Amino acid sequence: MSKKFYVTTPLYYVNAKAHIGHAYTTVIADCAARFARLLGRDVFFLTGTDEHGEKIKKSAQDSGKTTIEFIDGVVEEFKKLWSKLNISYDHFIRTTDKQHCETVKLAIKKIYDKGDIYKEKYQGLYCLPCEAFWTKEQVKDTEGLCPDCGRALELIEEENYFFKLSKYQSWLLEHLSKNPDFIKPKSRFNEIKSFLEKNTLQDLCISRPAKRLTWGIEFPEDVDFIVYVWFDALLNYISAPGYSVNDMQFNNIWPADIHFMAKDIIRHHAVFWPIMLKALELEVPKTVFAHGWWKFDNQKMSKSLGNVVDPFDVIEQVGVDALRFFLLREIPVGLDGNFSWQAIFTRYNSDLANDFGNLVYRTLNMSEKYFDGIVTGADVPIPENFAQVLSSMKDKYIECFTACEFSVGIESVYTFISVLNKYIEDSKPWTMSKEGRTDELNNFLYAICEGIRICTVCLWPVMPQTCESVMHQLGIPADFSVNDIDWGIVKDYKIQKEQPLFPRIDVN
RNA sequence: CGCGGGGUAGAGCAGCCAGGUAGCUCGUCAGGCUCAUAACCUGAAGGUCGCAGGUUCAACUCCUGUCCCCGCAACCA
Repeated sequence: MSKKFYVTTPLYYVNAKAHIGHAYTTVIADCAARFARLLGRDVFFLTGTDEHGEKIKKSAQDSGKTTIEFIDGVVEEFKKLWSKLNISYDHFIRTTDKQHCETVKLAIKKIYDKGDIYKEKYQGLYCLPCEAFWTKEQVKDTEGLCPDCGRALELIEEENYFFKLSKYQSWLLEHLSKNPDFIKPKSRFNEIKSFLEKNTLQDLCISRPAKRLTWGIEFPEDVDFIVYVWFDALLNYISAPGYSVNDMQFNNIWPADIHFMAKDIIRHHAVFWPIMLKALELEVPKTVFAHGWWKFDNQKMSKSLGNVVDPFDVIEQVGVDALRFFLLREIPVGLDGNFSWQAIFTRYNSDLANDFGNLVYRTLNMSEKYFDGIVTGADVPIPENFAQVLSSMKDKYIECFTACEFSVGIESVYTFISVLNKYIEDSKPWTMSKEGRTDELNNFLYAICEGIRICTVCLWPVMPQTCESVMHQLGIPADFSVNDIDWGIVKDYKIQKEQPLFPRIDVN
């Protein structure tokens, strides 16, 4: 029986269209999902959209549409992008899905009955337009104005429901100490750990009065309140696999193996979410993985600066797989990266067009030119300089991809690609051809084809479309398994060369 | 003295945890090759590893101090 693998992206808030950051998280998750499939694991890959909250209602009004019309439009755009990027999700959840709403109500009721949710009056500084409470600490530097929009705050008093985070603080700390891989990368683990050690958790306000917030899930048995969006959204991770609806499926899938998200929402996933699960008496996810942010030309991307990168633009320029490759190769997951057109063109030309694309093209070209595309390898032994490189590459690749260190993992594949290019140079196949050393030439080409095939299998989670095309051009089935990362798996190649995979882009 | 991350060739990074010829990618320069997408291969130039002390036979690597940059600082999804 194959081991299951449950991977998620956050649910994207649909008050605006997708930008490069959304694409990044999703591509990371897709790469992890595809790698897990490569290992033969039974994958459930979840993504979706977070659709509640007054902000969305307002965005809809601004655009002159009804709320649901507006949301449907944005969701359509997200799905279009994922389809374009070859995102292989198994399920797309929307927080407006009926089943999800039912699950949220049920979960709240369960926690309430247990005594971990209570109702209380409190007062605080509130910004009406932003619909947010601010602490005195937060407005210290803004002279009492809203840190977000700069407008005046009001001191208001109201009643709300609270979730007892504080009750589980010591449990969570203990969980961290027993599970060093619970939060990754390590720097985030330390950040959350010291946060938990040095602060007392305040109970989380999980409702909004219905008179103020209408677009959301009603509180069970109290229609005067709406569930706060975060509490609603996080529960998607259990509602999608069927919590309380399809126990058999749910028990097969839960707990999540890995939740991916950007670093700004690590606290919700590494503190609130596990405590919610604990209160529900469910297992917590195995790993919560926070990645960094992309800057543009070393500046923060923001709408006000007008420098937000649209993934569709990038795809237009360099293609889907080059974007996926760039996002995964350019920076180690976890650190911030810098997006610039120069950086992506450089990556494209040197890594994709020159090193990999050209390697494939020159090899296929020789195969057709010298043997009409028929290359056989019944008893061809592995060249001695390949054996060592292949085995260390394979180990490193699997180790890195398992740990979601895609950047270093891709680098290790490139050490092999580089060896292949060098091998062509050293073997001088054009001389073999001139001197009529046919068998030698065939064996040489077979070796290069095997090398390309192996690299292609490794790169499939990163660039699925391109790698499928390479397999097709090699005349072999586009099946991908970790077992294929070995010498001599394919015996015969029937080459059908197509256009270069990545035509060079002239930047000037 | 709130917490954390970082300052290494023109650019971007690795190395530091387990001290001992400073490495990678891009760029630059020179050469080679021609199957190939002006691609590929070889070689060279270029760094007193933020600064100042200390430990040591020996420090980018450990310790102390100091300067600078960047996150986080609780409900912003």
